Amino acid sequence: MLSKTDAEGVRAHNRRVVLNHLRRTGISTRRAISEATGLSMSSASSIASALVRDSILVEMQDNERDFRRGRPERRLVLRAEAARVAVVKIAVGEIAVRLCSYDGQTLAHVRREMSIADLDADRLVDAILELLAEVRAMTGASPTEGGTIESITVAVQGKTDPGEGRIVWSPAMRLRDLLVGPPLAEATGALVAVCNDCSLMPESFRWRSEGRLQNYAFVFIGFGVGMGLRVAGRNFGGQGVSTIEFGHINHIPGGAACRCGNRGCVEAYAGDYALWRRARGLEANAILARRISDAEMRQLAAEARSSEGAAREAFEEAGLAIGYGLGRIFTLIDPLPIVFTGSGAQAIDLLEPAIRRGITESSIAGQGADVEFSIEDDVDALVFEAAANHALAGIDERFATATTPKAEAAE
Amino acid sequence: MLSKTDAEGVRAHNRRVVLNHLRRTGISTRRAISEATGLSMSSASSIASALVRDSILVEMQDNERDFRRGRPERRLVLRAEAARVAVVKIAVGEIAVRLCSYDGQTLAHVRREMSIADLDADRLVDAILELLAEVRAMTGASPTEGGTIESITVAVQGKTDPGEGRIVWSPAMRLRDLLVGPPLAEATGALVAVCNDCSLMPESFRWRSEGRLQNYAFVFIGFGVGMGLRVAGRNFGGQGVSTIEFGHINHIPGGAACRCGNRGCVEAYAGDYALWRRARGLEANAILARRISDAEMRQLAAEARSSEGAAREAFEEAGLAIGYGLGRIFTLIDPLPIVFTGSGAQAIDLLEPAIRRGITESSIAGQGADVEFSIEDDVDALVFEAAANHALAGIDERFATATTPKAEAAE
DNA sequence: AGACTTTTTCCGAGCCTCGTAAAAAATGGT
DNA sequence: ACCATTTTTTACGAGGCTCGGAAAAAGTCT
Repeated sequence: MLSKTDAEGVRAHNRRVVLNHLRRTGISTRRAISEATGLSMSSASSIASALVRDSILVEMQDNERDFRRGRPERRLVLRAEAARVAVVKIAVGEIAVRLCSYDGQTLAHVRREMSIADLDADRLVDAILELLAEVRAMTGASPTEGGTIESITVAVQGKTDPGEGRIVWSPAMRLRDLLVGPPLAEATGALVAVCNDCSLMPESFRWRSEGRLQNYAFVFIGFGVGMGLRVAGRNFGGQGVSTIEFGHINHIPGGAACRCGNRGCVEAYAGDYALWRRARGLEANAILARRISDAEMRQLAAEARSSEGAAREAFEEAGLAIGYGLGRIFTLIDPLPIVFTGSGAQAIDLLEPAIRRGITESSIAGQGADVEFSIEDDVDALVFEAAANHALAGIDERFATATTPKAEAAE
Repeated sequence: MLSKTDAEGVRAHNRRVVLNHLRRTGISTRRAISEATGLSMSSASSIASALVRDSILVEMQDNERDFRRGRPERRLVLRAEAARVAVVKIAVGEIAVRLCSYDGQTLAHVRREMSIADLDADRLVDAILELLAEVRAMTGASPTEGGTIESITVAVQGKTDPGEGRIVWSPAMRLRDLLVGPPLAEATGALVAVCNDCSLMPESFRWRSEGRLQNYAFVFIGFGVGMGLRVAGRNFGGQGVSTIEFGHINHIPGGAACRCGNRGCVEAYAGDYALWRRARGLEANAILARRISDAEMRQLAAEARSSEGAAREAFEEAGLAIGYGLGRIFTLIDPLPIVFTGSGAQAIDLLEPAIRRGITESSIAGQGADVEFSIEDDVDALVFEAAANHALAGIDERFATATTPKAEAAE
């Protein structure tokens, strides 16, 4: 059911537009805002000034400006101190926390290797709170006051329920259905989102692309196989749709055993443990308990590159599984460019031919077999940036809608 | 990139909201509009009166009203004559056209069996124009003037490009890439949409559900296997994403031959020709040229119900293919209730156990195996209603945005 | 016929955007 | 030093939209 709007809604929307523009450009001026957004000079100026008055933007003290003729422009930027957001990244055997200012700068970062496998929801929340306190202290804020965090995005391996703020299942924890969102929100007063790490990835491009790249997918190949999808300019998954589990799309009915308990998932061919299993001649229904190290994976790739044999076949089967998975998706959604990341992306040279062959064999008329592939090396950086963007977008939305009434503004 | 809005945008949006409400309720009043939309009495009344003035709504002459106390309400309805929309349905060996009034009533309907397999784009457009003229004549409009059609939605079996107005591929036509949208738009002056029939199906619920059913899927089982998906209250496919081809999602790599040229598609197990092929013991890579009649399918189902054997196995394999297809989708999108339609839906009793088993085996933790199934018997009625709703929504949008400036309205 | 009830219209206030005019703040030239 | 020029920003009035409350309209009930 559609709902009505009014003048207040117009203001809120146009504030959103202005904030969005500033996220993209970093530094702007009232005139530039007007030109970029299509708002009239008066409106752009009025909104910008209101945002400055609300301490969301600041006018830079221009020490170094270009000495052009005419009244110099007042350059505007997002005010770093306007809000603080945090990213919490939960993976097997570690929790990492990053604190960012409103303008997106990293203020502090802590990574702690710890055994979190047996934690229940309360303990996990306690551990996160401890790291949050630590990271806050690093910025000089006293433990009790100053520098409150207004938005937290938790990026976690595994399946989450973003609506409820719940970790449904994660390889990092033994227990299931851990409700972490609400308690975290209560303890900190922040608005909290609990998301799968891979499905966040497209957020890393949120303000980067110039609107060109409306559709693209991230594919993570590593311990598991994950995906983040952006279709028609909006993230696929989040509210309404929970995590997309690319790694657990069935590839071959009754096929190789997967960690998830099913048989024949993409991950059961393309996950690092699956590659190892296949290359070392282990049984296809053996589940490896231990993690394969990056060094071991590099070793495997080297073997496959140097000579024919099980290792090379393993990469070929993995590529085929990924290709079929992509082909199946391209049959639902139009083909889109793909960014590969994770340890498996280092072996893209071994995978690519099979991936493209898989797409050819599984999509109508082989369309999508020629989509653009690219590589993002640093998964961690990607997830942190993506999650930070997500958290910042939440604050932007709050700032856009919280319009200061004129009466109060007058004083 | 977000774009600005202004007062005009507010008006347009609120007109949209009012029209949407009238679509849902059929008959309403100014007061009821205010209550349902949240608009103030003044605004609701102002918008309603403007819509009446613009000849989009009419006040009913109340011959039979309930004799309550107080000033009687003026009941408002969509004005049937405000616009006319047409639906063109293209299937193997036939074209059907339906003309509807702005309030959604069917004015005329023509179905013509004809050999369209060898038509090129121009001939196809000519054939459509002829039928449109015929259907218009049936309503008493002269061939040249009166009763112009303002929106046409073409529902076609096969793959379309809704953005370009192109039929990419259809089982009804031998040629590919038929550009029909633009020439049809030029000849009629209408806004034209070219859509896959199955992907339109969710539009049939557009104004029906009370917002409850945000997510659901239609699965068509017949000559081919198709799907229409509604996720988070919006149709999946349309702009940005073209047709979703559920029938051609790969089920088994290297499996049975499909009409599309690939191997192992869902349709190659669940399409009527595939069922026939399997039940009659034909080779799995044989492609049947002829169509299987509904009577033959009923016969096949009867065989499967009465005794074990190839027919029963065929339905079981078909169900499994559909179930795996659904399970694969449920791994991307949360499980959602499913409406089955098409001749295959008549045999849902034979398919259902295998479908649910397929979902169990292919989705994580078997989730979605318990989604609600329902049946829609009359596929044709479904597609016509859906396409008409689609066309009407286009008119609504035009009426919402084409605000009459106050100055002109004054006269 | 007058009281009562319910729906609809009318009118002024408050926002918001827009276009234009005025103000502000610099540089350049004489 | 001073004034013209240039460019950015603010100020102001007009117009559109929604809102709330008052007034009008159009019936029924007694």
